[in-house]
Amino acid sequence: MTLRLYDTRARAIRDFEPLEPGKVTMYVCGATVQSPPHVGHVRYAVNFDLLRRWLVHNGSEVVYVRNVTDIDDKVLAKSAAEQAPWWELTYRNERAFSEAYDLLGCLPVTLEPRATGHIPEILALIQRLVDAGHAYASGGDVLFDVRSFADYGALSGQRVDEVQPAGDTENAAAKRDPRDFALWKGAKPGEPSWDSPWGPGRPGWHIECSAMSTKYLGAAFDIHGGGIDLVFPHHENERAQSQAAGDPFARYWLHNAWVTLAGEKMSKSLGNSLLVTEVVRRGVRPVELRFYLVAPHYRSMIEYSEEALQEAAAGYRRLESFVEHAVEFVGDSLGAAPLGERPALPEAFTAAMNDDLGVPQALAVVYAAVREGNTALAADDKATVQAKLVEVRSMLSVLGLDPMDPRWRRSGGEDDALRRATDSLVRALLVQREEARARKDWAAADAVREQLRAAGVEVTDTPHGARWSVADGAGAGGA
RNA sequence: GGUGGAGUGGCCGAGAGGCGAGGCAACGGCCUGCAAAGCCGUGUACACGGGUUCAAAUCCCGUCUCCACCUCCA
Repeated sequence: MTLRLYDTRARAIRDFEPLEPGKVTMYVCGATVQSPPHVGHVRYAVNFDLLRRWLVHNGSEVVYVRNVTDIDDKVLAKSAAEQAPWWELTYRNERAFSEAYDLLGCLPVTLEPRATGHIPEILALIQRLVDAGHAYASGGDVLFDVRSFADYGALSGQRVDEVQPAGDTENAAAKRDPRDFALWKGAKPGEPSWDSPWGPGRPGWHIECSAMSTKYLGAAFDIHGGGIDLVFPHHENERAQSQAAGDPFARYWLHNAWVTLAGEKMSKSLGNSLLVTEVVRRGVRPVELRFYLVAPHYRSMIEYSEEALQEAAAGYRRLESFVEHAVEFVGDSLGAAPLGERPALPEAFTAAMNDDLGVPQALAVVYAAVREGNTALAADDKATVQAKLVEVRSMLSVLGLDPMDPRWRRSGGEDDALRRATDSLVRALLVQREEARARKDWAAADAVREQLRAAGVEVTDTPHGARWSVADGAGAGGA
């Protein structure tokens, strides 16, 4: 069974066949680093991380390039407002994005090229377009001639005549067609600029992606991704530039839906409450946030709410607690086997994932396995627990959600000495409680439990004796 | 005006002609000293009005509502 993906260009789900079998080249439009990331900003990173993991799981080598747009009008405006150099602003925010990606378990990409590091490539591409008659210099800018490219609008389904005029340059009068857009923007006084055959200036928004994607992935590459909002104009224009210059360009176009807030898109002006760092500070664990963003289908809009986030977190904890209990019972059998060397996944899970990354159905398979595992756990059926544990962890691992991943582990790991000391103290109290229970002195037994609870330690009885854990919430905040 | 979506049980969220995805919450039961967890059970949901069909949440027609994009956007 092969992977099928929804291709925006085709407006249909297509069988995915990379140009070169066993190798997938993927370019995703990353952030314009003008502010730190909010929950909406990171959805695309989580979604494409998922795609990448799935491709790798299926044995492909993945070359994943994600750009950083570090120069544009907004960057310059913010830089002026903050009275900070544009390069300080962009690098600061770039770091914030990187930290957020990492926090949410997005594996490092192959390369993150920056627009300002690729001026020569950009100028070369513009030159090709000018030479080919698809671009013209006018009033300090270089503009793409929309009318010269017959297929313009094919990606987004727009007809040129219906498209509203581009507003990305002040010298509209110099345009052959109001829809022509800037490849190169002539410098205005005080703006950072680079020399070019058409005078000093800076790249237009779209040209960097055309230049950088083909530089690293080749004139033709497999997947081009980004948020749904980028379909028009950004990706339409990228495609026009590259194909007009003679590059076959992207073969599959993938777009993820937005995270909205009360029906409104989460704009950058909404303030700080939904910054990734803020949500985590409020006590949502990063893995729970990842689960929240991964669980709905990537092309479905997520309407953000605290309640929905808490529900998702509760759902994740159910998976996690099975895994923890099972590991206590049968041991950590999966070990640290890398992706790809994991046992075969249940067929229904694979089928769901292959169907345009059907995570919701895939999770239903996970929950079914957890239920069977819990039943086996209650029956002391070691073999079944073992089997289900491996299944569940394998599936969650592909989704980047394995509770035993050191990145996500609730207990153990980070401070073993401290944990051993705590464990020793808690166990001493639990022995007292056991003694009280043995003589049916429930008041004394409950007093011990209450004492531990007051210290943030939750005690639960199991057929194999009491177990303890640090209560949810304790130790999650801070930062 | 153009383009693309959406409306599913208390909530979240899949599905896309027949067989009640799944999760969260709730209620009942089992288990348990109690609690927690777990397991079992309980919901006859598909915006509205027509139509096609043996059969419609799913297809067709109409209506209503909502959202996104149309040069700041992930």
